[in-house]
Amino acid sequence: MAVRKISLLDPIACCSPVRADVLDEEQAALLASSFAALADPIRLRLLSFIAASGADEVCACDLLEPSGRSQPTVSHHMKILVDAGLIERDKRGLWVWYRLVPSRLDALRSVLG
Amino acid sequence: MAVRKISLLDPIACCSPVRADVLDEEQAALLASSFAALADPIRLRLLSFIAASGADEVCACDLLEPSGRSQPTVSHHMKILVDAGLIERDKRGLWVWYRLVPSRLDALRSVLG
DNA sequence: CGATTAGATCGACAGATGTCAATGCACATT
DNA sequence: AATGTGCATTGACATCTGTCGATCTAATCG
Repeated sequence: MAVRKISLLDPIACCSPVRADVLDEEQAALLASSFAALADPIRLRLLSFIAASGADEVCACDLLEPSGRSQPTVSHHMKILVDAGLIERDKRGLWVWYRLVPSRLDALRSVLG
Repeated sequence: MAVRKISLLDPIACCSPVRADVLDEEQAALLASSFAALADPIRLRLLSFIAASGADEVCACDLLEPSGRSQPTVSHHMKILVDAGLIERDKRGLWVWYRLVPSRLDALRSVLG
């Protein structure tokens, strides 16, 4: 079994709610990069598309048409979401499957509270 | 009494939770610009500084030193936060006072849920 | 009025970001 | 092995963003 990987961007390991304490520079940088992943309409739509699909996983091939962007562009955005820890990537055969990481959205949400 | 002003950026008038439905392009653009306001470490620190101050309002003059940025830069960031509806601006005499708009943080947070 | 002060705006610049065509790579199928 | 397919990477480009010095504006004070 793989070692649990703690991302540098993990808000769980980062910050108390924004409204409670003054963030230090490191905390602020980590949080800012997380929010930056959400600061693009295409990425928000990709995220919500996966969430609303009903399925646990969504194939990368099914993200092209609804996003209205080229394949390299979608791949680029998905990488940003994966790097932010908001979604997980799983390659099986020729296809790549993505699934949400609900705990990360929860963590970000709690930072806002 | 003033008419209730619905900002174009108001998530309340915008979006159901990201995880529930696929966002249309307009909703995604509005939300993305809101998150973009949070996607900068200086702005997050300014926000949390005001929140953690204990006071209802904070003078702009007190934001310079803790932010470690120049006066034009801080002014620039505060404008972005105000435009995003996260902060309100009130000029009285020579000074400008800022206060949080808690409902906006709540609204953004609910979008993440 | 003139001088002073707090904050906004302007202008310029470097660096980041979104985009796509072209290409590369890993896997599957024949 | 050769071919085909799905996705990532590269390279190039235009645009956006953060930054600060210089300047402008509005309010205050002599």
